[in-house]
Amino acid sequence: LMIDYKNLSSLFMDNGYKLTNQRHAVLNVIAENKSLHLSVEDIFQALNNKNPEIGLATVYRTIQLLEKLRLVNSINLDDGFIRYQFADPEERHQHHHLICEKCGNLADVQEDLLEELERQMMIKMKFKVRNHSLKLYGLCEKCMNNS
Amino acid sequence: LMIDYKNLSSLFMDNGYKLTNQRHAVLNVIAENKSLHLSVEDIFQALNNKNPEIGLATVYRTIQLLEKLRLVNSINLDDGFIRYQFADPEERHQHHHLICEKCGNLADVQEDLLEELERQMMIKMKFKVRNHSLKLYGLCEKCMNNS
DNA sequence: CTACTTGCAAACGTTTTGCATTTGA
DNA sequence: TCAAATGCAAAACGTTTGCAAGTAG
Repeated sequence: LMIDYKNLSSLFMDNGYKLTNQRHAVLNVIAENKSLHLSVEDIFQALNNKNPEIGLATVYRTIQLLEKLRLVNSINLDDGFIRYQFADPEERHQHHHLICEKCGNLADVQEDLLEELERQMMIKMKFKVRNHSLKLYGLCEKCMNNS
Repeated sequence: LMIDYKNLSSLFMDNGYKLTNQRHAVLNVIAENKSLHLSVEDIFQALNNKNPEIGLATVYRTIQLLEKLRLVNSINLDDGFIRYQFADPEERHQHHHLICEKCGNLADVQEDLLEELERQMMIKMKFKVRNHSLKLYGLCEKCMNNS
């Protein structure tokens, strides 16, 4: 986990929330799977091993809280689930996603390539960008070669 | 409507579908509100004036078909509804969206500003982009001045 | 004619909520 | 101590589907 217990506890307390075992366990699952994009059901299943007492509603409520505290980001692939990923507090922007239309593979693009575009939005549209969501649909390397 | 009845009918027939009154009516609502982003419920309500006999399920099925025929684009603002907009067949790419986090206003950006980024994806990630979804969250001009 | 389409209502699956009980600080 | 958090089950919500009846070509 990137954040030690003391700092984590402070983050919750300072915002008027309690750091419960359940919340800590949910965050652990997400932090231990940084490269994955987990649905709430995925997280609930992962918890069932060590913390079978945690209810699904608690996972939903916790995820909402973690997102508010900016500890997780969400991505909606329009397949019926919202997926969650650990948000490194050191990263300034939500990263981009590459979605292969053939095999369904989902890849992250860490580099922020929208800074110039966002500058243009301010000039041309008088719009101040604070966050973004970019999904690129197409063919991954493997599927490009196999077609 | 950008497409005359004959061409529209051909588009449906050539793909093995029939151009029914219901489908024509749904497309008309979307085409007559090019600048808006209509939910299925919005479309259903708009139809109730002139075509009260059209059922909600038909609207859902028609929208799916229109999207398959590339006559409409969808945008998901993660507020529980998928919204639809007429897709000008002459536009090559899905346009971008500016979403004001203060007043909720939704604006379109017609200019495609991702061509260079998509070229970089091919070079750096070996990923061939075929479509994209870009949502920019922030402050519109009005809300920037009022804060 | 007849395969495709429709309208209705019931079903679906994810997410939210009400409420009594538990718990962190 | 006690407001906040939890677990459970029920409800909510947008969307999909089964099926009998209707219709475009």
